[in-house]
Amino acid sequence: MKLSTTSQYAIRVMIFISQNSDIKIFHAKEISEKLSIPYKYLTKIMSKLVEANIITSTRGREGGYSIAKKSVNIKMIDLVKAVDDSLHDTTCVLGIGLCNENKKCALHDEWREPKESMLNMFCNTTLKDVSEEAS
Amino acid sequence: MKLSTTSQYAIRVMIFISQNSDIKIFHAKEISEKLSIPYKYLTKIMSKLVEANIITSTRGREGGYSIAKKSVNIKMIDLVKAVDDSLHDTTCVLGIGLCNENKKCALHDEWREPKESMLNMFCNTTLKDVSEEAS
DNA sequence: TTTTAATTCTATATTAAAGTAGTAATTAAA
DNA sequence: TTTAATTACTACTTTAATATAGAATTAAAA
Repeated sequence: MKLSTTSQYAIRVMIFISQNSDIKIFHAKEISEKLSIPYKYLTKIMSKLVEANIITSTRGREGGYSIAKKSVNIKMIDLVKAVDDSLHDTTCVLGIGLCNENKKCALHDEWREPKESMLNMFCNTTLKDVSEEAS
Repeated sequence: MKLSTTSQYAIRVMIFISQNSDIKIFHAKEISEKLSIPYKYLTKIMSKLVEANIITSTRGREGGYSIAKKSVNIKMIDLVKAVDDSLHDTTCVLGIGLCNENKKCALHDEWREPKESMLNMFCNTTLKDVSEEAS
């Protein structure tokens, strides 16, 4: 019961970028080393974030990645959706295709609250929220 | 963000058995067909439920599986723990090894409520609860 | 006692996610 | 204009979960 590694990486990368707003451009190598994410795996994820207009990239020498919009306008759910949408199949906890209010799986009612709590968290939490917290 | 297929199967099997209390012994073939779970995969899961004392098995002709205790005494969490404990790594949503109250990951506080809601559901819901519900 | 129907054990195959490798394209500095 | 530093693209490899196969074991019925 966890986010995909890909989603976890995407979130960690964006928090890192957001927390270092003094840096204007980030290189894949740098992010990879700082966050211990395999370089080639990271660049694949970055491309997805670029495609989703969360990150802008500059190619060539002196190029790199930078954040495309204010962190207050980036929700956690956006990050997950951009890379693999691993939250999408949280719909039915028993993985039953046809499970909805009319035709409920056995755990449907019990699962409602945890599911909503989880989805609400991802929908209502912004990158700014989590980047500002102390540790 | 979902339970493993193995856990989903285990839960569905136990609900099926619990909801058909008129049947005293279940055969792998029968369960497999009724729930569309691959036969050989199912028998592996059944063995784990047997090992966890949730199911008792009788070998040989006229053998089969039956429930080992009252459904009110079987919690959802027991089923998941018996087969692969895929709930265990719900601990840190960002998959960071060292994440706890003292050394929090960036999403730690936001994740607390969804996580607890989910764990509470699995810990407080019994097989009886979910087997009695209509659909 | 043999046969049959069941679970159990061990090994193998398939699939999807995670991770790696190499080359192409781009761009600024030298 | 060449070189160096960067991202982008395409293909491959590895790993873990899922799924399958076959033989061994068990025990009741015939």
